[in-house]
Amino acid sequence: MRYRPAPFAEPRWRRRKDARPCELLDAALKTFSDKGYAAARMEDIARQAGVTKGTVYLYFPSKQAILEALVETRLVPNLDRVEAMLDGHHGPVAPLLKQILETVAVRVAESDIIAIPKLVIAEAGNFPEIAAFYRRQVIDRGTGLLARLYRAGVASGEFPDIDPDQVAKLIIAPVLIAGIWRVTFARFDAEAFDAAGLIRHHAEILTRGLRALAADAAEARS
Amino acid sequence: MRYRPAPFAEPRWRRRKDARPCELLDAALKTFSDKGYAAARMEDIARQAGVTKGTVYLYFPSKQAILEALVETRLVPNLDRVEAMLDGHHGPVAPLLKQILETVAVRVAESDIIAIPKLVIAEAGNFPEIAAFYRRQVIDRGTGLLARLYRAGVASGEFPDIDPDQVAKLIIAPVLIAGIWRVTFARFDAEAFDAAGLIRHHAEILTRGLRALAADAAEARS
Amino acid sequence: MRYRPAPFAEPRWRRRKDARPCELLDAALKTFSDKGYAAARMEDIARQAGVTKGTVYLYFPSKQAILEALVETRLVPNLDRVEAMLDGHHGPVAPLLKQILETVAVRVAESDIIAIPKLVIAEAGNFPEIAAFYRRQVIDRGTGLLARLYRAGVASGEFPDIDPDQVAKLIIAPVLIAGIWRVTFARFDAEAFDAAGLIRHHAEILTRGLRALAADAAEARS
Amino acid sequence: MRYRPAPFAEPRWRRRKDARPCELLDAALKTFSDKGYAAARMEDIARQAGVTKGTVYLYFPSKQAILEALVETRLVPNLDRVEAMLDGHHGPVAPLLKQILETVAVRVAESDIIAIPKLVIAEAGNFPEIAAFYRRQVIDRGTGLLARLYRAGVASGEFPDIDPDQVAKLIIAPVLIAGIWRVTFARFDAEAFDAAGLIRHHAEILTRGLRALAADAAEARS
DNA sequence: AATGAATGAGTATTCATTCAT
DNA sequence: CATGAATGAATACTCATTCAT
Repeated sequence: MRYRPAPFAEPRWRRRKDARPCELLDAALKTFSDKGYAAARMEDIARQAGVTKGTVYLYFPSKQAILEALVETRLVPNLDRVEAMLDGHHGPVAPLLKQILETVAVRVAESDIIAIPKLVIAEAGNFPEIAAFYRRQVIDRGTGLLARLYRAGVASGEFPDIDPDQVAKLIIAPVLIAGIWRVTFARFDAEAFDAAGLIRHHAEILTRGLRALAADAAEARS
Repeated sequence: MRYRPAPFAEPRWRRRKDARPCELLDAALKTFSDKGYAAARMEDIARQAGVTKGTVYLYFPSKQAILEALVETRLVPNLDRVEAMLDGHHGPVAPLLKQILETVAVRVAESDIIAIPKLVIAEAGNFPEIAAFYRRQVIDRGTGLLARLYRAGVASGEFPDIDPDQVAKLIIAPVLIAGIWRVTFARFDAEAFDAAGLIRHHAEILTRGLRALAADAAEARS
Repeated sequence: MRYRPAPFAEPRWRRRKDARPCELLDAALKTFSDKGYAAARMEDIARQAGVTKGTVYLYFPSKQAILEALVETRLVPNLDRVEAMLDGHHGPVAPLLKQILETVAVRVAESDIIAIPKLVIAEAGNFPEIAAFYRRQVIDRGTGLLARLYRAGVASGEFPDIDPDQVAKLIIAPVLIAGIWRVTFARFDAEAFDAAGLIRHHAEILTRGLRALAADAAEARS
Repeated sequence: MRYRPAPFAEPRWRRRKDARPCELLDAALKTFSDKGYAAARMEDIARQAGVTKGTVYLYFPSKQAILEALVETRLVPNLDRVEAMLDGHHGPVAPLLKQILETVAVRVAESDIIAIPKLVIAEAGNFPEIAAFYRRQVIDRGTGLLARLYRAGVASGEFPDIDPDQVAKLIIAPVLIAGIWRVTFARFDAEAFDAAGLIRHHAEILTRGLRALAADAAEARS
């Protein structure tokens, strides 16, 4: 006899079965992003999604599963898009590299997905499986794509012959830092943080540096 | 896990016997580094230091105070050193920049201090005061030093005229990523991760790119 | 897990379609028998019956009501049968006692109803009303019947003059233990547990002991 | 700053390290006995012992571990005692059997240990390991001892040749039922329940029955 | 100074029950 | 009738912090 909701005019809930998982993931991303993984209570996530605690468990068996689902549904698709860009490309690769960075910059500057790598990094010690999954599905694949791009540039003489996996990390580092900055420290900034501008400068300096090094090397050989 | 702390009024840690606090901080760094802030139990830290839980509280009033002390004692001195390098420098700045990165690279590759920014980043949402403190004492000061260096390069015509604060972030980004990588994902690497090499490549590409852009600009002006 | 129930005011279950309640009770008995009362989820019961959770509530207002209905529908009828046997009996009572034990033995050895007393015993602390109901409807009535039987034996000189209520408990004890054994520990037995055999031995020893004691007493008196 | 107990005159606690586990087990037995395993909250047990929840976990890692410890510390020693009685015995076994039952009767009538088998029986489905442990350490050993006793009686001609394991169960059944009755249904009794008397009658009828059957068999053979 | 027993607030998870469809 | 999405009370267990010794 403990459930006596006041007689509402509106239904207490509506069937949302199909939309729910996605809404919950949005809510979880927002909550994790605000508080970090450990400090995010399931109830916070639920409230953010406009449901109650129990409902979350109808869709995800555990908190960890939510984080896993976030990685899978929010990051992997972005890599699919980058892969498609690579597949369809011909000609000099530096412009493509800039374009990719530009595209990524927009996401990093505006969406919450940057919170996901931040979470995974922070919790890698506690959830080795998630770290391993992220490493495989996101990092290895992402650096693989960038390395492939870079190799094409080396082959065409645009870029110098540096270990592509290391270059891939150098390509992505400022992107991550920009994103982390935005969600972590930008609140203390006097003026709005320009993530996109930062990444554009990065792309400029990087491609120019690579071209210059390639030219140096060509000259040295001749 | 939400322990809202009193604001920074009292000293962040007490010095009793001289060696103890430092040993405890080493232990804490190791423990935080392994498990993250939230998952590191005071008892873990104590055991790592070879004492019992209660003893930790003789030296630090709270878990948060330990993190604060870590920032103060482990990061700030490094900045002092960089500042000294800057103060004593004359002539072209690119070599100094490389030297600084080289120096930092060694620490990042070998010591555990990289865990500190990682912790601060991860916990910024939960401990705004620590984030603010870190922002002020480490980031602002660090980027300030790098910006000062960069401005010298711009003044001498070595570097192009880009916002020095943004360049400072680009200088440091790969360093952070290298460090984070080492303590987070390197365990999954087939071969040993070469943080120092990565940072050396970074220094190379960055300084070459900056020089080239400066030359481009000079040419455009003429 | 504490659902303090309204007292027995309303009917303990409703009859809609005729077959459903019985199927649900079968399913509930099976589920309670496997997991115990507390650990049996309504969903388990529903699934066992091939319906969904909500359906169970169409027939029974609560989990407790299911247990009550089990007691009423599965145990009480057996007592009706025993009563009928007593009503129709003439002559020496020892054979009737054996026959009753034999009849009961078959049920205990084969059906799941033994789970019901087991449940009631286990949950008596939490559901005093069920315990009281069971006590009244099953135990008092059952021991009453056996005591009546025993008194007839005492009157005819077959049995010694012992408190019939105590003898009733002694008659039934091995039956309960056999049943509990079967559903609780028999799974660990190397060879199949012979509940019927145990009860047959019990009947043998008990009736022989009673007869001998009666003879002893008669001899003492003479 | 969350722990500000009012300045007590008395110490908030006293070191009880050695006594605690035993006190906690007493409290747990009482609590389990009142409410059953599932319904007993750790906090109930703690309060019963005069400590708080957390303290219980200093001594037992889980609720299940408490139940295991109860079996080990409260039942096994009783079996040791019975074994000692057997070891030191010579002559006819029927008196020893009566003596053992008498001894056990006292415990069953007065102590709470009967709650332990009741718990194990109720929770066997949920904690197969505990059931298996109990089966091995208590049941198998207990019936083993009784079977050994019975075999001696068969050898000496006191008892008829019935499967000793079955007889062991028949010996013990009324003891268990008496105990279960006392803690489960006796509260509804009009007059005080006489567990010891019940077991004494049981011993009487049982030994008389066995002797009579042995005599019958001897006669049949001759 | 150091210990470690005790505390108790905090949280993930479960599941009986409700009710819109 | 039947479904199953949603609810929210309840509880085992964790761990930062305190403090008698």
